[in-house]
Amino acid sequence: MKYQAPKGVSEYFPPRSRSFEWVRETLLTPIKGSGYQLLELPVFEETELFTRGVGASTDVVTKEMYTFEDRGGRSITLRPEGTVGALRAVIEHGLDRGSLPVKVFYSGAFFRAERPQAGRYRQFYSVGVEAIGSNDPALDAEVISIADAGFRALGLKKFRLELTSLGDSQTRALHRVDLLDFIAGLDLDEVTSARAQLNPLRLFDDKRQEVRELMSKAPMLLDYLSEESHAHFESVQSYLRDLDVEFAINPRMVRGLDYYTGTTFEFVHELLGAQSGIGGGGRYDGLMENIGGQPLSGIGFGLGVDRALLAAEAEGVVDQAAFLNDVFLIPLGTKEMSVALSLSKALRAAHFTVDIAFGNRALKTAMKYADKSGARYVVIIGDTELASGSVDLKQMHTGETTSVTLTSLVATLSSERSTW
RNA sequence: GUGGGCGUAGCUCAGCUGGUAGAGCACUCGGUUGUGGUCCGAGAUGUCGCGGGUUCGAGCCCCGUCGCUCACCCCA
Repeated sequence: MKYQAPKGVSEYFPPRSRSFEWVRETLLTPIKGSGYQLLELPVFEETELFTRGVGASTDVVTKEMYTFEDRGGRSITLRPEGTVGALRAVIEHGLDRGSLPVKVFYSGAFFRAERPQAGRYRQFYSVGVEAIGSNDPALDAEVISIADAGFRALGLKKFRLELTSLGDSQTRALHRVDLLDFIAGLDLDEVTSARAQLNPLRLFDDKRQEVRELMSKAPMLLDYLSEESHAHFESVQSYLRDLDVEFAINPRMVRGLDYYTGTTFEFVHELLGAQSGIGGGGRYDGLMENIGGQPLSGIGFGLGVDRALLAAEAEGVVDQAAFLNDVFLIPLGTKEMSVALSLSKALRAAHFTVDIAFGNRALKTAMKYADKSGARYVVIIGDTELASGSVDLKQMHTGETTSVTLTSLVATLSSERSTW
């Protein structure tokens, strides 16, 4: 084989592409039902937007971006996440000059040059929302509940929602002083302490048991929350209870993007292995201003479509029944094919999913094909039927065959449909 | 980026201590003229990831390379 897909990309092809499509649409449904409107954006932006927005010290920016120079000598980067580009578009087109909050959603491919792994791809798919221009804690709760509703609509059960607050800038500044102080007193290896210098919060996320024990006595950010931040966070939790969204406070949660402030959350699936985060997000207070917009607060999330699919498969909840074909047409000759084609057009106009047996194959083979396509009904069009202006309609699961006139076929199937 | 495992027909894999490839599923055709899901028969399919090396001889050994995979790291 000469050509292969680039390393580490996720590709979806039949039959699994149907499942992928189902996952993406299902995650999108509660979003569309909550007043969010589509943002269809470029997959590349000028590099500086990401280094400023995501944060120059993050792993995403320092070692995971696909950056290249275009023909005009501009530095371009394939989007590694969705929020920054979304905000750029909101600012550029003045969407935040109208009524607030601005509520937008996106769906598409994102790129990170990481070593591939289960659930981690160089090109991956996310759907997400951004709600900009309101710091109402009820909005936090609504955003979180939309993500939760998406996962539940898939039928997922083995996941948990982890929640914390990163507070405001004073909160983090005060905490950082004490945390660095604490870390200075620890006996850490070189790599780890270097990581701590860059972002001391990272150490809370270390998977090694010995580091976890060392960090168990570290000062927690939640204990430093300002009065305002604390009240906001309490309020978010209270609203989540009103919405019946279960959550667990995880004060050690760390996110890899610098812009998060205040409410921060992550959905973690239990069956996924190392890459277990199926979605996450949070508030970003300074981000709009940082990339040249008004000083508006905002909150959003990104949900991993690839990982949600993996999770749905792991839980065995992928909806196969939704993939059935309604009608399969089998013409037994070229004249019959003409009839089949016009019949297919009429049936599709009546919103039936219709497939046709092409290639003039044996009836037996065509029947097998129809069976595998999951067709509910097969319509056999042969010369004997056409002579009488009718076709054979076979209901696959009962095996029952009836003769139906060509003119009444659409009506017959339409009335049958109510019994499906 | 670091480390481990793996790479044989479309898929899942078998190939014993090196002697030039197999199974199941899937696919195609058929089991008397136009009917599926079962059964039976027949058939097609591979530069054994790629490139070097060792050897009389390599799918099996060595090196490199590409890819997959798992973990670290990071995150969707």
